[in-house]
Amino acid sequence: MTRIKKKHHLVAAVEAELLKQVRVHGRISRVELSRKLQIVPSTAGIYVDRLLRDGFLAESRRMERGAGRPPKLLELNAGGGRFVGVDFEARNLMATAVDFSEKPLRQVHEVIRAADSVEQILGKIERAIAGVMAGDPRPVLGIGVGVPGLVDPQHGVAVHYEFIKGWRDVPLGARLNKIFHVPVFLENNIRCMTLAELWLGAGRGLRDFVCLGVRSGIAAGVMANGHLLRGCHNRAGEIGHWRCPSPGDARLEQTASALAILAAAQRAIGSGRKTSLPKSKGELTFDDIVQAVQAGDALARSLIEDAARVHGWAVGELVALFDPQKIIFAGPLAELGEAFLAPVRKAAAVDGVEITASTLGRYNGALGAAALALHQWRPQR
Amino acid sequence: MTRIKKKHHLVAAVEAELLKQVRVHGRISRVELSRKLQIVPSTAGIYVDRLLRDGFLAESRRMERGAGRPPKLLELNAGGGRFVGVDFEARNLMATAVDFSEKPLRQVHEVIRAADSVEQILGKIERAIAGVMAGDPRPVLGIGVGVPGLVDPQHGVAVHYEFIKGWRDVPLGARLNKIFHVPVFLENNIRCMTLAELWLGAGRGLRDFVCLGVRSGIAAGVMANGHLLRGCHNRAGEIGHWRCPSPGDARLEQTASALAILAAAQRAIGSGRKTSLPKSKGELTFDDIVQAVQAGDALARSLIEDAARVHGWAVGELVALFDPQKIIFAGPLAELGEAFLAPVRKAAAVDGVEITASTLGRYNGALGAAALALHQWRPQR
DNA sequence: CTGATATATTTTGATTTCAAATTAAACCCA
DNA sequence: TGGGTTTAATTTGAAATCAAAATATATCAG
Repeated sequence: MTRIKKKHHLVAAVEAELLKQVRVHGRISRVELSRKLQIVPSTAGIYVDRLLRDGFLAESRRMERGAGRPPKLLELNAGGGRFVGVDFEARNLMATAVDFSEKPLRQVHEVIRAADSVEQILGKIERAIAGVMAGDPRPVLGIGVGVPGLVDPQHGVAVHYEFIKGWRDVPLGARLNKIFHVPVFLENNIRCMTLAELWLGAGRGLRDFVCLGVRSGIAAGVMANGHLLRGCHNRAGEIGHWRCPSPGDARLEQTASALAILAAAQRAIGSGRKTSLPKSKGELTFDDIVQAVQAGDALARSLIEDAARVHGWAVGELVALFDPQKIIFAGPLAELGEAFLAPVRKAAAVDGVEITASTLGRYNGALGAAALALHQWRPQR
Repeated sequence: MTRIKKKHHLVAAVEAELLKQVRVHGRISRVELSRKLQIVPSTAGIYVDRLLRDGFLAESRRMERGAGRPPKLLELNAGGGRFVGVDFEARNLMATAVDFSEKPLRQVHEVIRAADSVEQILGKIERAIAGVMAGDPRPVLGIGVGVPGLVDPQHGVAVHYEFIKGWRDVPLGARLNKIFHVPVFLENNIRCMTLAELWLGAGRGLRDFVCLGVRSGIAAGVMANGHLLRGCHNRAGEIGHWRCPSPGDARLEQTASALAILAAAQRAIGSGRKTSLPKSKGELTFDDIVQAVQAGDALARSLIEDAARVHGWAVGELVALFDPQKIIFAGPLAELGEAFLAPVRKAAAVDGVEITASTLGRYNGALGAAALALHQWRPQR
């Protein structure tokens, strides 16, 4: 490893933090920045002047109100760079891009089939990134990828994922870097979703919350005291293997994931239960269930309530262990809103904790991955 | 809040960290210290010179080996200060003291009865501290207290504990400070036990481990990425309320705590099962059970194995969630060693995680509390 | 209009920390 | 014995940051 010169390194970190505060707070004065960064105003002034000179910040028109000398407000002038984010799991692949103020720019969706080979999936990743990049002149400064299963972010390797055959030690970081020639950051996808909530979703400003990602599988992303938990092998949050109480001690994932609900729906349809759900076998998607619930279908509602009870149990256990401020559900179940959350709250029976759904939609993970790349970026000169 | 001057504050923090490294590593050179603290050797030299001049460090005789100029090794010369630690819960109160190198100095034990009033318990705490302090001329520089239930370490208040009647908003920190005139630090007792493991027990050098405290209740202390989890209301780790799978969905604490095992033993004795356990009702203690297990008593063994199965389940869930390097059991159950750990390991069915028992004994929590006070201490001048 | 007050920013000099060069104190080997 | 090597510690000058004082630019009260 090359020796990092500490002072330069620290200066770059302070610059990045300063730009982050400008991004989060919009227009902001030097004094306000000095307070946020816990540095003295004169030092903040030195940093701002340098970032101003090098074109990363701009002075906006002053807004005058109240007593005292009006501040010279600062805003981002990041020269139109973009960051691309990808997120995929067993069934779907989503890609998006954000600009320097974390505004989403474009969205691309690809379907992954169970029969796809590793090489085909890599092709879809690359096609999605190219699709997001096309037709926008602003340079791409980084790519973030939310990877399912076990990931090694340090070495940019996707280690293992049980739902894709042959997915083992895929050098995804190196491969994408070779194609697109920008820094590539890998992270487990539930952690990308958690970061999306932290930076632009329901977790903004919170130091303790849990993001429960319910899609093909179930996993938890935990922010504890302002830090994202990874565990000693990057394996933290794998609660899909938790044993549920009561019927048969099944795994949480086998009982209450989107795939499990789909399977239960197909079994119920097969056994002839009355429902508005389409009966053509094998083509049922989770969107059908969402629509049926919203249309008031009794079977769909009862399936969701069964799953919600199980999730309520999991929420209760997580709250007891972490004492978070908030639990945020992400994934297709979250789109059901109160129809899902109300029975979860009832089963969890915890108070002092807000239980909500993500408002970021299905591009949640991709947004988090893009924002991750943005947050890793440092001003270059 | 008084304005803290940042530079002085940082200098004090570096001094404390430097002294900590000397404590952990014994004799150590300036260069080695500069590496551990990630500072440049010249800066380390400045700090060492100041601490040497003010009498907190001393130069030891040089140990010569290998090539190069031999280092001038440094050691602690902390003037014989001591730190007192107390730890109590529903039944027992333990107190101890440590010197600057964290060596335990003396131990005091008091029994708490269910009928004790809050005032009586406070009296026992004060008597235990006085007992530890007596007959040693070295000054006490701080007191740490491991408090059961909900604690507010910031304000030194013991907020609530369900197993002591009337235990609510007890201003323990202020009270002890008034009596003993030294800084007092409060912390939840499972977290004290976890810190004891981190600093002087089975968790030394680890960044991710869980300490499972099984006594009157059950709670988990979690070190994640080198940080101790507290949660947003200091309530993290309360897994005593987790619902166990299988029989009746009982709470973990009601199934597998030391008190629960005692109750189960009494029920079994009452129903006439053959055992070497004493039959006089009400006087059974957990030590009796430990001895019976070691003597090969079948009932005692089966009770422990039942509890171990439940703990194994909890370990499995914790490992899935945190991905730790180690699980450390603390409390009287841990004293059983392999008789307890083997069935736990079998039920947990996890690999890549070490499951061990604390080697610090029953003064674990008191040691952690004392070490906490030591770690909070800063050189005064 | 004028001075008092308030808040933001900049200037000035001291302190801390770094980076790099230098010196110190041992061993090794001819 | 005496230079070469190695590692530790110190010296030196520069960069980063702080603390406090000075300056800038507004509002407000009379």
